[in-house]
Amino acid sequence: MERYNFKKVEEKWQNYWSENNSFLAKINKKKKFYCLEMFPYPSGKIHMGHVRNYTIGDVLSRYKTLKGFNVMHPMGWDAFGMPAENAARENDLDPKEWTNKNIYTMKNQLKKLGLSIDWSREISTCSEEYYKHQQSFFLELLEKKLVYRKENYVNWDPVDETVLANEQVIDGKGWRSGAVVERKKLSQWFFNISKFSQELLDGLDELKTWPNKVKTMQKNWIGKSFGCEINFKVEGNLPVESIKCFTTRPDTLFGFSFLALSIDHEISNYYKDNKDFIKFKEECSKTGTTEEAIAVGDKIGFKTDLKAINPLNTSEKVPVYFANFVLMDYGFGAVFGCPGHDQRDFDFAKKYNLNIKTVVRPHDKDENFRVEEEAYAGPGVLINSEYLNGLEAPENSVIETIKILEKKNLGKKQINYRLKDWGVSRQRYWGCPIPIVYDENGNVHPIPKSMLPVKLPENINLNVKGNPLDNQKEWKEIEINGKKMTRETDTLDTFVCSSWYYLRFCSPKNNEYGFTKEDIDYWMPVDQYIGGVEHAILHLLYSRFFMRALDYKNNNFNIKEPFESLFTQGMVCHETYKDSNNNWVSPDEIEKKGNKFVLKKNPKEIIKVGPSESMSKSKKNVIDPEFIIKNYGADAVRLFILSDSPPEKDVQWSEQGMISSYKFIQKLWILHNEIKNKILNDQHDKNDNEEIKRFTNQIIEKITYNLEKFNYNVIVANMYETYNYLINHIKNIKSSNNLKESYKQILICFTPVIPHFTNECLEDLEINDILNWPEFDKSIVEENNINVVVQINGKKRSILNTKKDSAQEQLLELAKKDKIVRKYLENKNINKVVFVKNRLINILVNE
RNA sequence: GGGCGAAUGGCGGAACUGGUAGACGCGUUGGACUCAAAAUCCAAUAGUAGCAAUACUGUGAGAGUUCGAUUCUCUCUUUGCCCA
Repeated sequence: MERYNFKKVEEKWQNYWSENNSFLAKINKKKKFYCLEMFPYPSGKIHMGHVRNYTIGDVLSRYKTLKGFNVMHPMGWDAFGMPAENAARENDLDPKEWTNKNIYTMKNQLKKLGLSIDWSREISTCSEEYYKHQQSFFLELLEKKLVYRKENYVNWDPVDETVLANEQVIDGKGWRSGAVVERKKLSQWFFNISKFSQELLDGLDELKTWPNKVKTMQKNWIGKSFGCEINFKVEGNLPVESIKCFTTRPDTLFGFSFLALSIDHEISNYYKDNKDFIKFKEECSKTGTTEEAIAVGDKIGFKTDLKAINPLNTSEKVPVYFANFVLMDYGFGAVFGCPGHDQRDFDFAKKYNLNIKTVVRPHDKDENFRVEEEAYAGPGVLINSEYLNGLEAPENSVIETIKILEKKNLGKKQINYRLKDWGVSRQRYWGCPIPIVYDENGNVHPIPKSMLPVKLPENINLNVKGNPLDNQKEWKEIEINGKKMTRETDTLDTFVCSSWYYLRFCSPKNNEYGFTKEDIDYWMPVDQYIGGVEHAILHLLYSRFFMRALDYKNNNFNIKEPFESLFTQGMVCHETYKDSNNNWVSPDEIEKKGNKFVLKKNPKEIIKVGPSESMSKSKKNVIDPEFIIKNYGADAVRLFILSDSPPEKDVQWSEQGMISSYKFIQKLWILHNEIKNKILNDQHDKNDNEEIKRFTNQIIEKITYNLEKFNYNVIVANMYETYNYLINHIKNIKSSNNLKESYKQILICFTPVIPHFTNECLEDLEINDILNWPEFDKSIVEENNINVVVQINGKKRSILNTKKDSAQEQLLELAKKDKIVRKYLENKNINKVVFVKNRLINILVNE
């Protein structure tokens, strides 16, 4: 027997699959199964997270194929984005070259994992063939009025003269330049996703097989709130008559003590030359623009000359402030302050010595309850609110107050969503160009569809300040129908690319349009989508929006939701190491000495072991999959990455575990050869071996169940169980038709996880028929003799091995004869017997 | 502050619809093989008591429902994630 040579075997089968187009997906009469994993960003090399993600998807794809489904399992590249631009800038490269080189490398790495991918459908979002359709979608949405232009604030780095993404702003400073980030108004393109707020919310109910966690996150993100729009009359020396507010708590109007405006509210125009206001605005920009920064930071305000009138008590007039905690994009950029029952308002009122009135008392307090140290935001009963007194807050009181306000024409019921329109303009080079031109007067014109794609200019200098495309004079200036035009120089957010790639996989080569109706009708929706939970909100919401937007007004699709089922897998973690200078050290720089880790280069240096964290380059706790595959083989890596934790939870990388997976494959090979010898050389036993058949049926049942439930870690345990059974029984197992058939079924069950190995074994046994997932026979799963538990007063006392389906009386008689049970029954009366067939018998006696 | 989830041996984790808690793997310990080591194989491995049979305790803490609770209900603790 030869030692199992995974290198030879894995290469052989990978070539076989590739040469025979084994995973080519074509429309046919069979039931389809569209398995999709989130496509990778081509950053250079694959990492363990990819290995885990794609192994999970591959197990499912291979299982569904064996189950008889027509499986599509495609792969592509989310190829636009900043890392390419940054890498190109640093090393003076072309982003396209850099990206394509990475794609080439990573594709080869993925192939070495033995994934059942239909590579003929490969797409790359940075290719013209892909983004030209995206540009035509953009124009389509523009026609449908789902795309518009408006001014919006961005994080502006004054040194690099560039717009920064939120994550590039660290402590209010640019990540690269370190300059203090400014707020700058830019004209930008928006997708009208908020138009679909209610639909996107309702659609969540249809997604029965999505994790509830993700649905809740999306629900919170959409943030539907029920409340009231109130028009506050104002007095003062400005030509302003009223200010519109949105509030979810109109019932606390009698606790009104100030009105706060966003610094971007239109009233701020009256103060734009006021030095103090300018100073105040600067002060505000220091707190940062994120909602969290505002919540944590100091609440500051700027008092205007205006007074707002309480609509329910017109004799009450309160000051109007600009305040840093009011955001222009929520409600109308104006909130009414009720310090008694909102902590933010409370902090603000304390700071500016404003009136704090208690209008809600908790149920367990009386009318004399007063808010003192902190605001009371809980439920209760309205007090100090004249005719509103006694209403139950918030449910009843809100509805009743709105009714009153509506009757008096002071406000109206309104539903508000937190979800804001999606800003898609990015001031970057490496993205999809927006197919828009401007005439001399700055009017917007779509590029004629015949002129698509708008290609990115090549070989350009990226080491310039500001948006590189803005510097491309030749590219920027264009003549359309004899008129001089200027191109839009912003590119699209890369989330746009990933919002429809699942559609493109259905028709990857179609030239006229992004997809064909025929392909979509057959393949969509994605039956199983698999990826990281970090995309739970934006990517998934944008994709759900995009399908609706494409469908809007022209009914492209029979379905609304792109992803029928969603599975979010956990991260791959590894211990972290630091040397005596607190520098991160990578796992391959250290070795174990006794129970301590030391530096290989300098064994005197003892390494501090930190907590296990998700693998990241900055913490140097990464393990390179390429190295691991080379050393242990793809099957062993697949086996290990699935074995230690349920796929939805984080998994700890362990060198020991990896080695044991590798050894397991070797042991399986030895077992295979023993079984093969039995099958080929032994005299066949006339009496078929029922025991092996029974065991095989049991394991098929288990593995099938665990595959359906995504318990992939348990499948690995089932595989070990199978091995343990076979290796312990092989000596006693006589060769028979049952042995060969059972072993074949076992190999098929192992195929989703270790496909190279099982294909090799099947070929070795000259089994060449088309493989189907084995059905198990429930009638032979259960053994003839089973264990029944005997309990006395609910406590387990003994186990009886008896015939299946024994009746209660029989069991009771048997139990009474049992040595241990007899002891407990001595001198006791049996009051009651609880009997569960084939499970247990519980005898209740007097204590 | 709000929402959602989690808590089981030394570790990662199993346990169907409420019915034998700890499958499977790692680690550890003992043994075999070897001049020796590695590898491999065999055995043990929740805790306490006991030579053993066995008994008692045990699924974060406390209560409840039940013949019976890791599983269902309530309260609490710790922790993770998301939102603020």
